[in-house]
Amino acid sequence: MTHRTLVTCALPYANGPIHLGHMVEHIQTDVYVRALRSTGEDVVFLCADDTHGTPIELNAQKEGVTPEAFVERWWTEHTKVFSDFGVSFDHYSSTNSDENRHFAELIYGRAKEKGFIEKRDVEQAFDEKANRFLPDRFIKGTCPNCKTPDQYGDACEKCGATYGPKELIDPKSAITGEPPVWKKSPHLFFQLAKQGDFLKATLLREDFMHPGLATQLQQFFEKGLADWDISRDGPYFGFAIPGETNKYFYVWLDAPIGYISTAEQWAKKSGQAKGAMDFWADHSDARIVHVIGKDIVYFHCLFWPAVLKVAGLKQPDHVHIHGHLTVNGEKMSKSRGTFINARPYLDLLDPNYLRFYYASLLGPGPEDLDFSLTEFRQRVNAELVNNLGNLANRSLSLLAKPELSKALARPNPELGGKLVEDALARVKEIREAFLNFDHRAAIKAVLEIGYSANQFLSQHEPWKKLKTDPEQARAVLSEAAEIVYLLTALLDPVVPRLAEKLAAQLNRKKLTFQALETAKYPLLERAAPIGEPSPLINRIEEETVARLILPVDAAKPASPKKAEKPEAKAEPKAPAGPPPEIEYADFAKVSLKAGKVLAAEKVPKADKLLKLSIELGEGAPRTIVSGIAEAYAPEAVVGKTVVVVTNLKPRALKGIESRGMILTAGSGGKDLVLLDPGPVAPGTEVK
RNA sequence: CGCGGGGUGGAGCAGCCAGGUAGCUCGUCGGGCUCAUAACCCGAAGGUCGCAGGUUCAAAUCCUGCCCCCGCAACCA
Repeated sequence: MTHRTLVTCALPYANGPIHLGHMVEHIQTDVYVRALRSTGEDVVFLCADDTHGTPIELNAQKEGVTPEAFVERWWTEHTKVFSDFGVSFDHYSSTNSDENRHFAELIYGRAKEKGFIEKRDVEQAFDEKANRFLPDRFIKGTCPNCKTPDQYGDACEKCGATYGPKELIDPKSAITGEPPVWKKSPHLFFQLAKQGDFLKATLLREDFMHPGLATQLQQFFEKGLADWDISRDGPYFGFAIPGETNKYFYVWLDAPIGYISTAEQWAKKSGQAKGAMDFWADHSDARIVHVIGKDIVYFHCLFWPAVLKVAGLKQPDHVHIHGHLTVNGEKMSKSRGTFINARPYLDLLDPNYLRFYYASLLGPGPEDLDFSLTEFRQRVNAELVNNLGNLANRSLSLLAKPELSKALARPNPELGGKLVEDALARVKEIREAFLNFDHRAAIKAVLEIGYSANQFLSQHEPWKKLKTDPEQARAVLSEAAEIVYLLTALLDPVVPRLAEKLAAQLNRKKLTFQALETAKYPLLERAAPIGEPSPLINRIEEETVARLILPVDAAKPASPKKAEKPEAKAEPKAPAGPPPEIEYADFAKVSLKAGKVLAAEKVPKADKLLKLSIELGEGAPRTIVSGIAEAYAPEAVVGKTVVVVTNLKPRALKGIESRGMILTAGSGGKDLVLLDPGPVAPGTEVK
């Protein structure tokens, strides 16, 4: 029996919508999986929603629903999006399942039995108002090392110092803003360091992961592997830890275990395996492949193998790491309007476009991948629609003319043998490129086959012979149809629905890499007629793509159904839709005045900040720190009259107290202009 | 010296690991064809491969130094 391959994508967090960044991973993995299946491999493709943790618990609470209901709703939306994109999961589960609880407890139990779990007291911040312990990320304060304000409780991101949240100066709860009190609580630690030698060996293992990134992980050994705190105090949405009171497994412990529990569910559902242990048992000969983004390498390449090893389970054979998505060359950003969710994309555009585009860019390494609107449209139109789609259409539609009546000619090796054999010679290279996640190399080779077939048609001009020598025309077109037929296999991993469509137009079954293993000219059995041809896929219109990215201040919502979508994000950041209406009273709360800039200087060690001294007719000028340094030099703003929000709560920026805010127009950074109220006296009210 | 990625014809990228005629898509110009989704085919122009050294018979590719850009992070109330 052939050995099995288990392929997983990272588990999306059930706290928000799927966006085009997620799709980079899920599409490339699907392409890989489909290529693998096409070779005849027995592949099981699994994924699940990651459902636990504090953010989900708090967001559910905010919406007044149970975490279970909250998570369920995202699951429904996530699965629909993936299925609409043609991602061919064999099973898509959730980490909030009985099976996952079972395996989390099992793995924890084994680790404990073997002495890998240590209990020790941790003094932790406790928010008395919210009546809960605060994760490090939910505490903010001033860095004890460099005095930078507003740092998280685990490390200063300015000076790189690491410390405990207790060392923060003037700490505050991010939930209630209250200063936390310090309480001791026993916590459970997984002793990662005990697995140091094993992990070093794992990182060096042939084909385990990208060697460059493995080298980076070695840094952790130099510092010494810290024990890993796997417990959290309640209230927490997750699994209670057996034998403990009010303790829950940390979400990062049970999330990867979701890979195992999903396999278990799949086995039960499909009957094609006895259980998860067909894959995960230590002696299993299944090949396990995880596909992840470069942000979670640490968890998958250190913690996860260590946990599996201790639990006596099989470790992943290969972790494929990919880069992130940028939009028009920059990181996806909500404020720039370039944060594109998957559902709005689907409302506008065919998923095949995105699948093709991603594949045409994806290289084997962890580089980022750019979604440029013009590149996207041009590339898809030129390569998928014009070259390949049009090739199929021009060949088949001529064959379907009355003169030829859809019948194919007998094979004519003299005529088409070279064309087809040359194309077949490249199949292996294409297959291997797909299997190595070098999808762009695969696409490039497929396109070259497309060019050669278009060239072939130009040379033989079958349309000229249609009337004079229909049999010759039929002969030429039948050879071109061979290439179209070949495309049903070569395009299948990337755009399976289009491959299906081509097959139907040919009135044949799709080819597979397995069938092509031994295939020779002619590929196409010539007796049966072809089916009904039609254009494979339409061009992308410029206006349509433009609608993907909305102007930030778009007055009109693009899709009216947006309202029904649950908006739930970890941070209370800018809402995706247009802002809600407000009462005049709300507006009236804002005090706006004209102010004159008396002095300006750059704030040291800050690229964007200017420290301004502004006259507002209040007797003494105010100090206001503003993020305009990229657009204005200090000397350029001195003497200018600007609009100031005067009753904004003072706030420290880079240690300077800023009392107010300057109004600007533009998207920020260099694209930003100061609002000028005109020649009015400082202190003049602006309404 | 924070971490990471990158500088290749007008734009976007491949080639670099395993040195040896600089390749692809878009764009531009000229031609052909008219079956097809204004598509397809042929040809042309356009590059000191960021800069400076070094190794070598030979460097986009290896080594050293420098410059610049982007992302992360941090400030953009």
